[in-house]
Amino acid sequence: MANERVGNSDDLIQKLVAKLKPRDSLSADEVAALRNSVSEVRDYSARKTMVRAGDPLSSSMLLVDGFVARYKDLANGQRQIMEIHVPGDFVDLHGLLLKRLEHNVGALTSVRIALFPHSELKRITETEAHLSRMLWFSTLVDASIQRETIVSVGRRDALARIAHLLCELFVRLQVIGLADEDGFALPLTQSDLSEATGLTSVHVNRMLKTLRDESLLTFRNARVTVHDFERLKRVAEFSDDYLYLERRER
Amino acid sequence: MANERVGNSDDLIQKLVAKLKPRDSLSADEVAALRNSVSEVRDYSARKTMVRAGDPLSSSMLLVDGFVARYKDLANGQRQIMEIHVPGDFVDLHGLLLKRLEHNVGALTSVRIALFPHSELKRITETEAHLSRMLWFSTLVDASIQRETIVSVGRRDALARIAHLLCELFVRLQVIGLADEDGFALPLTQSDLSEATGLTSVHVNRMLKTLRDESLLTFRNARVTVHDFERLKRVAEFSDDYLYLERRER
DNA sequence: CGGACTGTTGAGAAATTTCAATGTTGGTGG
DNA sequence: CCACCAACATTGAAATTTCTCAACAGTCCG
Repeated sequence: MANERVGNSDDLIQKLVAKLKPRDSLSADEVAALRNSVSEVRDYSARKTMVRAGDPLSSSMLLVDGFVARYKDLANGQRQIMEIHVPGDFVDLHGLLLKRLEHNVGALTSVRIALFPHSELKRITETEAHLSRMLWFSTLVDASIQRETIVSVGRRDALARIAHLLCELFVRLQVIGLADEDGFALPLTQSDLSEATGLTSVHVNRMLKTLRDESLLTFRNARVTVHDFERLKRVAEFSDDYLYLERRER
Repeated sequence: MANERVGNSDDLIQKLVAKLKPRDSLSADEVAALRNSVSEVRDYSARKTMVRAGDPLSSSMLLVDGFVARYKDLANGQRQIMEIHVPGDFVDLHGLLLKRLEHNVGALTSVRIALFPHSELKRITETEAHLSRMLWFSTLVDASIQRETIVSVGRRDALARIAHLLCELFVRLQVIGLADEDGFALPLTQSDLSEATGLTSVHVNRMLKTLRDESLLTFRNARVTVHDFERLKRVAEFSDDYLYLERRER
């Protein structure tokens, strides 16, 4: 599964288009402009650092397959994951304007990405006002997801925090067709969840047991099975408003 | 101090320009384009809600004077502040593309804002590629600040969280000339700080006492006096990298 | 002067972490 | 195919941090 040529770029941006289309109209030309901007496809193995904080950046990565995290490491060795990315997400589009990132980006699983050179993206910002706004929009949805994480980590108790994160992933994976009725594949460890929720892995383990005992959801064998989504949403105080999934016209 | 005509718009965007100029070149035309986009100046009194979550938005607000918070309220009455804004910040520029916000925006103090109609801003995104990128950039800095808050709230203990928030405000206020050598005016309550740090106001009070006892800083009479910034930064593990203050060329 | 909000302090309760031990699983080399 | 290893998951008990509840002091404003 080595790197391959940019043959079926069609597939590469399919999940991105699946996310953008329902929210705003996207012309065939715009889809083509995106597709033509991919310079390279790259694979990373699980646990690989993809972008290190501070590195100068000259391209941005669209996640095609796998799970990616943005995270920071603290002096005492603790790690905080700020956002978990799913296929169809740009993982470091922020770097287009920031020129560097203040955080790391790492593969949680083995991962495939499509590379968009900043030169191409910059050309889009100069010539394609609408498409450019859609890219901006996608960074704003990231920001919104991150704000919801502040609420979780700041105010929700451990059980609700985990429930909320899994509700969010459920919905985000549904949008790109990677979830089914009753759950989704989630090849992460409990330690990953603890880093995303600001808890210890021991406590995540206990809370997962509670969720199981309460017949809310089961996380086992890299799969989340949701037993009662309505009740789970209530426990998490989850509403998908902050994902901005509804249509907004150009 | 009622609403006034858009006379000296010069002053209105001065803090914004003070923040943008050191980071990227900004032409006189661009400054003028911004200045001419202001449709109205508006004052809010302390504790007023300025934008309610979900409201359709048709303009964005530049904070001219005072402190503003973005926050969400939870079912149990708790509140989480996601970002505290200082003069020169757009407080809801995200709404330009999102069309609504998923959180509330409220005045922490009495506040003056300049209103930018979305029609004007949209014209900028269509005709002024560079200026448009600078607006995008400013939303990305918001996102970066919010990510740092995730780290604080997720991984730092109470003392470091408060220290970090106050370090950040110190630096952000310095940039716009609202801080002096040894501190800055901060007309917020301990309860505001607790809402921004995910703590209770009782615990914030105790931690402020510790910071005082350790000769790190004093927060009294609506003023933060920093006694030992270097040591404070160490306690907070603060680095201003995430504020993207350095120059990045167009 | 009286409220109302804000700040301060103490004591006990609750949530979460830490430390430590043990179980489970999947992959790898012999 | 099996034994073994490393990573991951699970559980208990004690320690720690933070919260809750409650009382009281200070300050500002009308």
